[in-house]
Amino acid sequence: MSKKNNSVEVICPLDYAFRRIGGKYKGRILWYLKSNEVMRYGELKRAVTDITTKMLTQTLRELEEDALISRKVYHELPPKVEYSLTDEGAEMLPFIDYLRHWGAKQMEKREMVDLKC
Amino acid sequence: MSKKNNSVEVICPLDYAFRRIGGKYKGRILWYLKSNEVMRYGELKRAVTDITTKMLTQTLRELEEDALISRKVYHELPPKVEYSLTDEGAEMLPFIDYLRHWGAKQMEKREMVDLKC
DNA sequence: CAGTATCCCCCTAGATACTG
DNA sequence: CAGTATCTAGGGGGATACTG
Repeated sequence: MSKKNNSVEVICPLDYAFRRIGGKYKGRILWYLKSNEVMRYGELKRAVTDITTKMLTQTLRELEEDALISRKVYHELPPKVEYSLTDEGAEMLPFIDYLRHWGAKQMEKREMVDLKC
Repeated sequence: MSKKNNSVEVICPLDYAFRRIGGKYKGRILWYLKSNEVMRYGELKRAVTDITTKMLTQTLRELEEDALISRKVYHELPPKVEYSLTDEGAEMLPFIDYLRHWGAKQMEKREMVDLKC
């Protein structure tokens, strides 16, 4: 994130936006959070098929840094952490949703198996 | 493209869509094509700052394969090739635009220099 | 439960040279 | 003008083991 945001020069707003939500799992995470309002770490881990803990943590931190999601820690044992969309994150939903439909249409055209999200 | 589309298994429509328009330059190319209706290869090369011919060609081919742009070749000397949005490509514009605005807002918040697109 | 910490591979993208 | 063809580097992402 620091690299994406600082070291690598940003060309324009569109370029910036794509880098911020362009990770391999970001779209799906935002999407799952939409449907569930609030999700725990383990829940997300199960929802985002095949993601590793490393990538999940890393992606969640980037989304948090960009103020697209918020992270609430309950200091108890066992630990409990809840993730949810911020208002800004919710602003991305129309876009995400449109992409989903576009993707589904494309997959149908190409006769690919649609596993849904 | 063959790899992205075939070898690597697609998880869901959202995942698929992100791979298709998630390249480093795709958003900007679609955006420039919107403003100009039709653009020649060299024009695009100048518009998309710092892109190499290899990446430009590769990206244009992928967009064409996904039916987001069309490519018209004039068989004359010197060669002339024009690129334009398809109807399907044009369908992406509202969302590209949405992303641009979101990106601009974010950049302002972070006091980054906005070079426009 | 919710993460860290390493090690490592591969793929995207960049640099450079060449061509019908 | 509109591309190909190679070669290469960097970093995003994967696998695995460990922890407060």
